[in-house]
Amino acid sequence: MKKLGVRERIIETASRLFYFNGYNQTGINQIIEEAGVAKASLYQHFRSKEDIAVAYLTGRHTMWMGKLNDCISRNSHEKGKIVGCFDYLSEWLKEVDYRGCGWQNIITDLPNDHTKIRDQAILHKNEFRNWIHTILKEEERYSVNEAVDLGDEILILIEGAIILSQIQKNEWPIKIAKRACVRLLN
Amino acid sequence: MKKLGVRERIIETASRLFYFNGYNQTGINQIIEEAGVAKASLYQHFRSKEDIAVAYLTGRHTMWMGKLNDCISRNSHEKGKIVGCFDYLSEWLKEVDYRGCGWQNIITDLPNDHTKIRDQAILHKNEFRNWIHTILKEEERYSVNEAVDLGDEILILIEGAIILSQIQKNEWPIKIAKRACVRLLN
Amino acid sequence: MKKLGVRERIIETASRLFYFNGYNQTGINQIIEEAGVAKASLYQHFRSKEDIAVAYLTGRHTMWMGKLNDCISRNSHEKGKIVGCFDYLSEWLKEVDYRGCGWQNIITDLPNDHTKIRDQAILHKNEFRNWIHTILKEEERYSVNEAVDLGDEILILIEGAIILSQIQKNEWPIKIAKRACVRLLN
Amino acid sequence: MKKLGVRERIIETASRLFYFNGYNQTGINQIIEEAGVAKASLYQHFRSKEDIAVAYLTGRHTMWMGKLNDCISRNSHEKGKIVGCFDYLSEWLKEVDYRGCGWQNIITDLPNDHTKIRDQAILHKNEFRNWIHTILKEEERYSVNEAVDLGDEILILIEGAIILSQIQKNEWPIKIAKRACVRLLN
DNA sequence: CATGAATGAGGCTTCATTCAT
DNA sequence: CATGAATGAAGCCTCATTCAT
Repeated sequence: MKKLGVRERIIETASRLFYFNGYNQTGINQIIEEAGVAKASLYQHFRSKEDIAVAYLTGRHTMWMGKLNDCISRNSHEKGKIVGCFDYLSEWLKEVDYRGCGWQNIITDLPNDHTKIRDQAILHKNEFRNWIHTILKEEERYSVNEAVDLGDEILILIEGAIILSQIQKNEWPIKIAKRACVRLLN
Repeated sequence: MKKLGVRERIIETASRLFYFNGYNQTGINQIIEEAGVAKASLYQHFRSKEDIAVAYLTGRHTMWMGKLNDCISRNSHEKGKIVGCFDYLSEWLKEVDYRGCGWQNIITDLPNDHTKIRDQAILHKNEFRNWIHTILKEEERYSVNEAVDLGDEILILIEGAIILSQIQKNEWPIKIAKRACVRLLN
Repeated sequence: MKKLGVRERIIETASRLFYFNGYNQTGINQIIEEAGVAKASLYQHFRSKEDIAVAYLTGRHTMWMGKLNDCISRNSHEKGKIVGCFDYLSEWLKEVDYRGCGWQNIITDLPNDHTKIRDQAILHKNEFRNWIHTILKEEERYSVNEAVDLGDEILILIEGAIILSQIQKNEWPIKIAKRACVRLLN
Repeated sequence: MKKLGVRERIIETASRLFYFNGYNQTGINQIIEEAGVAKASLYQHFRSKEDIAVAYLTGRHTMWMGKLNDCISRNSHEKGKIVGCFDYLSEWLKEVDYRGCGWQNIITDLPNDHTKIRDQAILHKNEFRNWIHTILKEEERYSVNEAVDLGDEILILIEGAIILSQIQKNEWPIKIAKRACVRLLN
């Protein structure tokens, strides 16, 4: 029951290394060694390193959105559930070795031809954006247009809080962003 | 008139390549070839690739802050000069091949031991933050505390607008951030 | 029949170059070129240049001790078989381009962190020392203590004869050492 | 009174580095940095790195022979002054970071065309050999022929003791060589 | 489905030396 | 007599990928 399949072990290992050590900092050899698979087995399952990154990012999307949903369900705020996003960021930051947003990190220093990864980042951000819009639309107090406008502003606050807390290695940008969010929701 | 020194050619070439192609994507060989210098000449002036990046980032800091100052001097806004930051981002984005924030890009996928580069990123963001605070303090309408609080919120909007417009390859996050900024300034 | 494996070709080539040209004088590029293998193939089989040297030294140990045993089996001397060691040195010296003791040569100008090579040299000398002791113990005329005492003295004569004949490029130190050995055996 | 000339600083620094770190392990840049001289100044005084090594070896010869003479003057032994050589080796070994014989060390891993250094090693060993012969000839108990024969045997014991104590990082080979020497002197 | 050997291209860095000032 | 910039060659090592088995 314990033994994962080859593909799963590769994705799990690569995901950990890509996120915590960086995409360029992680070599194929390290992945196969830590995953305990043969090199050609890896290329049996994935055409290239980029394809592994795509699997990493799609898995991370599911995980990240799930945890986010969990978190905003647990927390409530008079200005609306969306404010809970920032509580999630704070929780996440307290994880050992916070390294910011996996999508931001991977696209900022990438070979030009790695278009699949770029597409994944755009996709993730679009889905996250839509998710925010949906949360706000569910609130009774906003019209559809207001939900979109507010949501986009909040998205930017979240992105900025993530990257800045990563650089500064400090929670303050998240707290500030939460405060700004609350003010914008007035 | 034309011939720059070796050091200048190295920095100029490396800066272009680091920003537009990425730090990890740029090799020493490419730098020396495009700069037209010998490999050992490069290492006469710089101890390591990381040191070249530090020179790139300090130069970029001066350039970026200078352009930003220019821009907010030219633009005026009823809510205060600081709003002009977003006009600068828009101008900047229209440059050929906009690649976002040089400091965000370089630290998100970096070997762990490149601490000098990390320090440069932190330094830049701190100086930029202080610059924002100073601009706001110069306005008569805000107390010192208000200037700091507002400034931090605006900083986060700027960071978020930069990374998101880079990912989406679109100006909309900048426009949204500007609107949010104006609302926060009320 | 002819085609050796990559690993064998590397060891064979490196052994020749390390012994006849020197460890520091032999580059990885020269090894791969003369062995006809790709650079990455070399590093598939050996983690580092030092590891190649370890393979060279262990192979040389087997070869050297084997030839030595052969030689003392063929030669006899009234003072004991051990005297044949010096006949072996003389034979060896007449080989084209005698370069002395591979272990002496490699450890005398070595980066400080190449501890594996140092260990190989110590190991070889200890095994050679024990071999000498054993030869002497097999003679009926010496007690165990006498065998050890005599053996250590002979070991020093051998080491001195090797290094001095290498420097002087002349056989005389070997002949002198043989004479001294015979006198000590009285 | 304190400030040495450039040439002296270079020789002093290079001698320390060549002996304790090794010839191949010591770069020109390290020498000029630790000696505090400009690179072109070094090449003003020495045509090449090899020439610096020649100066190192000639200086070391004077120093080494001087210390040896001192030592055997202080020590006396019933079998003759020459036995004091081994006491000198023991003293020398107890110096911090004993690294064996400078001439042995430098010739064992040297580019083939460094003939000047090779010549220095041969010269040193010949002068040392003659010195030993002279010491023995001064004793009344040996004929000239006996002095040469004995001296050559002792030379070999000394060389062997030096290299073996260096490899083993232990004094025992010196003590054994001394004992063998005494026995040969009977 | 799994394996590990083999690879070409390129990674960053250092070498001893010469040159113009 | 001193300086530091400049250099071509070479140093050791790692990359993502493919191949034959």
